[in-house]
Amino acid sequence: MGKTESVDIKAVRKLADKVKQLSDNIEKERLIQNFLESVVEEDKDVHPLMEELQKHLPECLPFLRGLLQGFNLASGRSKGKCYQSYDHTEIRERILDAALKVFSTKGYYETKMDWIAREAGVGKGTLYRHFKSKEELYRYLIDSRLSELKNKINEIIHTDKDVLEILSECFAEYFRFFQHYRGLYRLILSEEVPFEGGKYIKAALRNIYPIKHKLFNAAQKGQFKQVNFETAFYGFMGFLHGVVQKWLDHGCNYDLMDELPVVTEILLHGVKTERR
Amino acid sequence: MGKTESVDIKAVRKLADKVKQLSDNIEKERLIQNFLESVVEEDKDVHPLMEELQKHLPECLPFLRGLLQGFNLASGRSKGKCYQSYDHTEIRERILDAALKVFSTKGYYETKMDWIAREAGVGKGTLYRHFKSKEELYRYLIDSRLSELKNKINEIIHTDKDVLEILSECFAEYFRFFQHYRGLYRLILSEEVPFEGGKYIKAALRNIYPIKHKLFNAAQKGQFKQVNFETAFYGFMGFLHGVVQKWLDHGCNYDLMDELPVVTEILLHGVKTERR
Amino acid sequence: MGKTESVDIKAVRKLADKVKQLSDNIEKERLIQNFLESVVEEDKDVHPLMEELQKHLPECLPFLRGLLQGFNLASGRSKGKCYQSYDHTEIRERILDAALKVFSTKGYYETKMDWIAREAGVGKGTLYRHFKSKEELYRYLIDSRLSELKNKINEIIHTDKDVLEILSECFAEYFRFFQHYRGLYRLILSEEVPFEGGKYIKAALRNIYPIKHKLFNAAQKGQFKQVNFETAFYGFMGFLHGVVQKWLDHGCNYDLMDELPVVTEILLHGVKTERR
Amino acid sequence: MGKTESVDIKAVRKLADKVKQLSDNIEKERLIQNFLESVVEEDKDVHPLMEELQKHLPECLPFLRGLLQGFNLASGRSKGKCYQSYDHTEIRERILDAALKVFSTKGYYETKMDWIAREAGVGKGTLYRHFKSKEELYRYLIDSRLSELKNKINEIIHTDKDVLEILSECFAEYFRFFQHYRGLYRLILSEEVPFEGGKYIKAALRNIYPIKHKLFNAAQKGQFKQVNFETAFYGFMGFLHGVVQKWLDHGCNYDLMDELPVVTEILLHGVKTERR
DNA sequence: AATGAATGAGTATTCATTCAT
DNA sequence: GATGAATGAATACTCATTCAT
Repeated sequence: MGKTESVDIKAVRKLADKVKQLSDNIEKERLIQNFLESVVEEDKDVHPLMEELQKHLPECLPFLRGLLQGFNLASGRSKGKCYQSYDHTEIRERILDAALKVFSTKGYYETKMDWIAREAGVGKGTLYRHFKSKEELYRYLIDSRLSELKNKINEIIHTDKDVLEILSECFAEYFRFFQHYRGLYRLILSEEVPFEGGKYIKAALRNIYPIKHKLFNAAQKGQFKQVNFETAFYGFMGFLHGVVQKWLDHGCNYDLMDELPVVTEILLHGVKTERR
Repeated sequence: MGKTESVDIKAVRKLADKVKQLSDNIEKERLIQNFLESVVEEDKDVHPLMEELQKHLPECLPFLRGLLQGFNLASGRSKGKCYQSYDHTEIRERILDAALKVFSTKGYYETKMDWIAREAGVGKGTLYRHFKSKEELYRYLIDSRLSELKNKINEIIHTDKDVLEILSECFAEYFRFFQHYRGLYRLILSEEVPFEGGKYIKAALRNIYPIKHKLFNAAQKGQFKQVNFETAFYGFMGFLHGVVQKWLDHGCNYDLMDELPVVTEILLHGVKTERR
Repeated sequence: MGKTESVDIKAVRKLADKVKQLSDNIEKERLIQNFLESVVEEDKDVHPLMEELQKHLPECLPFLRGLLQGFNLASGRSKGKCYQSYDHTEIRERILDAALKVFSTKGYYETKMDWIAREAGVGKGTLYRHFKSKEELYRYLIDSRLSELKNKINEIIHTDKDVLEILSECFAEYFRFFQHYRGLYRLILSEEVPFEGGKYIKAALRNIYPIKHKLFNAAQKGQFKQVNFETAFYGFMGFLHGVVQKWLDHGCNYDLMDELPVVTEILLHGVKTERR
Repeated sequence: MGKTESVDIKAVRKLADKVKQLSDNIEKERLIQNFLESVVEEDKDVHPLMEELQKHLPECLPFLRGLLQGFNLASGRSKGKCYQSYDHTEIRERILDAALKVFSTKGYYETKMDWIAREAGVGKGTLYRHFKSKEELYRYLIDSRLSELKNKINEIIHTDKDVLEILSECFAEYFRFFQHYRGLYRLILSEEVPFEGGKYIKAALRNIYPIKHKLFNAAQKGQFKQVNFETAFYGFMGFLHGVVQKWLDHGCNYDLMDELPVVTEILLHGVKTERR
C-alpha cells in the first residue's frame, strides 16, 4: 500500500503545479494549493475546502472532485485490504520454466499452450494473463535467458586480461550457460520460428561479442594469424555448438566443462601435431 | 453539465506531460501517452488500454483510474451527486450507471464485465455480489430504467384528461425519458440479446400501455378513424423511435422536445395538406 | 475451358504489344510477334521458333518460356479435364440462405459458424472457402440483400409519377421486401454488430432514398405541410418498421401488404377524423 | 542465372499496367496490383496472395500463375532444363524442387501443401499421388538430397589418399553441396520437425562418415593430436556449419569455396601463430 | 465485504488429406 | 491420371465466473 501511495502523492503534487498554472489569479491559486495540499498531506478536513472551491472556482471543481475520488480509491480508503502488489514474478517464472521445458522438447509449433499450462500447473487463462500470446511467451523466454549470457560475456570482455584468456573464459561461460539451460540450446539454434526468430537470435549472438574488436587488435599484433576474422568467428561459434551438440547427443551424461581444454587446444593450435 | 470540458481537457493534457515525467522507461511512457491521449481525444475505447496498463504498470494504475473517474464526472456524467454523498452512494447504482454507459456504447456482447467494474470503480467480484450474472445485470438495468418510464406513463394515463391530451403527454414523456437515458435507447431497440431480450422488451413497452383501452373508446366515439388499432399503435411507436433515431444521428445536438409538435401534427393529421 | 482460354489469349495478345515495346529492333520484334502469335493461334510448332528466339533474344527467352509453360498449363494441355469454372454461385447461395436463417434467429453473436455450416449442409471449411470470416459473411449477406431493395426503390423513384403514388409504391415495395426476407428485418434493425454495422445500415437505408428531393419539391408546391422534412422522413421509416414489427410479433400470419392502406391513410392524413 | 532479371522485372512491371486494363472493377484491380507488385519487388509471400486471387479472380489465375512460373524460371531457379524436356520432366522432381524451395524459405510448419502444389505447377491431389503425406514428402526430400552428399563423401573416403587430403576434400565437397542446395541447409540444421527429424538428420550426417576410422588411425600414428576423437568431429562439423552460416548471412554473395583454405588452416593448425 | 488472479469451457479459423469428377 | 472443392480435427485465444485472501 505504501508503494502505491507514494506514487499517487507524487503525482498529485505534480498536478498541483499544473493546476496552479491554470488558474489566473492569486486567490484561486491559494485555494487550489490548499486543497491539493490537504489531499496530499492528510486528506482530512477536505470538505470545508471543497465548499470554498465550489464558490470561487466552479469551473475547476468537477475535475478536482473526480481526482479526489480517484485518489481516495487509489489510497485504499474504504477498502480494508489492498493486495500488496501481488508478486507476479513467482508465477511468471513457473510459466517460463514450464515453457522452456516444453518448447525445448517439442519445438515451437508442436508445443500446445495447454501443455505449458499443465506443466506449469496453472490454467490456460493464466498464461495469457502474463504473456499476450504464444509468440510473446516464446520471445520473452529466449530474450530473458539470452540476456543473462550476454551480460556475463560482457563482464568477461570488459576486463583487461589477455585476449587468449578472455577467449578461454568466454568458451567456458558459453558452455556453462548451455549446461544450465540445456533446453534452450535447441530453441536458439533452430531457425524454426519465422517471426524475427532465427536471424534475430543469430544476430543477437553475434552482436553480443564486442570481443571482435579485441581479437582484431590481437591479430594486428601478430598474436593471431591473419585469417579472415569473420570466418573465424562464425567457425568458432559453430565449433562450440558442435561440442554442445555432442554433449546433448550423449544425453548430457558428462560435464560439458570437461571439453574445454580440447576445444581451446584445437581452435588455437589445430588438430595437427606441430610440424617441426 | 454546462461545458466545463474545455477546462478539463486542458488540465488532462497538461497532466499528460507530468505523468510522462514520472515514468522511467520508454515502454511505460508510450502506454501512458496512449492512454491519456485516448482520454483526451475521445474517451472511446479506453477500456482495452486500461487492461494493458493494468498488466504493465500496476503501480500507476490507481492514479490513472482516479483520473479517468475524475474526467468522467467532470464531463457531466449523469449523477448530480456531489462528493459529500460519495460514500453513501449505493454501489448498486454506481454499477448500474457504469453498466448503462458501457452497454449502450458497446452493446451487450462487446461489453466486458471488467470494463463495467472499472467504470464503476469497483472490483469485478463486487459486480457478482450485486448481480448474479452479466445477463441479470443487463436485465435488471433495462427493467429498472424502463419501469420508471412505465410508471410515468401510467400516471399520465390514469387521469381524466382528453385522449388527445393524454397522447401528447405520452409522446412528451417518451421523448423526455430517452433524452435523459439516451444510452438506453440503443439497448432497448436492438434485439441483440437472445434471452427473452428482444421480444420481452418490446412486450414490456406494449404492455405498459393500458392507453389502448382509452384509444379504443375514442375510436368508437368517432374521434379517431376506424383504423386497425394495433397497426396504429405499432406504427406510432415506430414513428417515435424514428424521431429519436434522428436525434441520436444528429449527435443529440438539439432538444428532442422540440420535435413534439411535428410528431403530433403528423400522427394526428398526416402530412398532406387538407383537401378542401 | 473456353472461358479461361479466351481470357488468357487476350492477355497474351496484350502482352505481345508490351513485349514488342521492350525489343529494340525490328528483327526481334518480328520474332517475338511470330512466337506469340503461334502461341495464341495454335500453339503448334512453337519449338522451332523457340530455338530462333534463343539465338536472337537470349535475354527475353526465360521469360517467354515461363509464359509458355504457364499458358500450356492454363490451357489445360496435358490435363484431360478442366472443371468448367465450377459454379461457385449455387453453394454460395446455399450458405447465404443458411446464414440468413441462423443469423436472423439467433443474432450475430449467438450464431456459431458450425450451425451455419450444418444448416447449409456443408463442412465448416467450405464456409471459409467462400467467405473470409464470420464478419465478411454477415456483411455480404446484408449488403447483397439490401441492394436488391435499393435497386427496386430506385426504379420506383425514377419514374415521373406523382409523389403520392411514388410514396405508396415505396411503402409497398418496402413491405414486399421484408415479407420476402423476413429474417433480414431483425438483422438490419438491430445495431448489434460493432463493425460499421449499425450506423452503416441505417445510413444505407436512408441514403437509398433520393426521394427526399421529390418530397421536398412537393412540400414547396404546397402539396405537403411545411413540416421539418428530415423529421418526417425518420418518422415514416420508423412507422413502417413498427408495422413490420407488428407483423413479426403476430408470427407473420397475415399478409403484410394488407396493412398498406392503413399506413398510407395515417401517414398522409393522420389518425384524427377530419375536422369539419 | 546470369542476371536476366532486369529484363524480366521491366517486363512484369509493364505487364502490370496491361493486366490492370483487363480487370473490370476496382477490387480486381487492387488484387492484381498487389500481386504483381509482390512478384516484382521481392517474390516473397506470394502464396497468400495467390490464394486471394484464386478466390476472387478465378478467371485470371491461370494467366497469373503462368506469369509467376515464368518469372521463377527467369530468375534462374535451379533446373537447367529447357523447354524441350518440359514434358518429360519427372513430376516427382518438379515437386521435390518446389518443396525444397518452399520448405527452405518458410520452414516445415509454415509451408502449406497448397503452395508446394502451386509452385510445382500441379494440383494438390498430385502431391498425394507421389507422396503419402507432407511428412513423407519432407523426409524424402531431405533423404534423397542428403544421400547425394553421402555418396560423394563415400567416394572420397574410399580412396587411398592421405588422411589430410581426404579431410580437405570432404570439406570441399561439403561446401560444394550446400552451395548447390543452399535451401537445404536451413532444413537440415534446424531441428524443427519432431518426427525423428532433428536427431535423425544429425545422425545421418554422422553415420555418413566412416572416415572416423581413418582419422582414428592417423591419430594413432601421431599425425594428429590425441584429442578426443568425437569431440573433434562434432566440433569440425560445427565449424563448417558456422562458415556456411556466414555465407548465408552474407546473402551467398561470394564463392563458398573461397573459405576452404581458412577452414583447413584453422582446423589443422589453429588460429594462434606458431610458437617458436 | 471487496478484490482481482486464476480458471477452463467455448469459438473462430486453419490446413492436411480425401475423393468425385 | 490429375484436379481442387470439400472436409473436420485440431488449436490459439477470450472472458464470464469463482474464490482465496
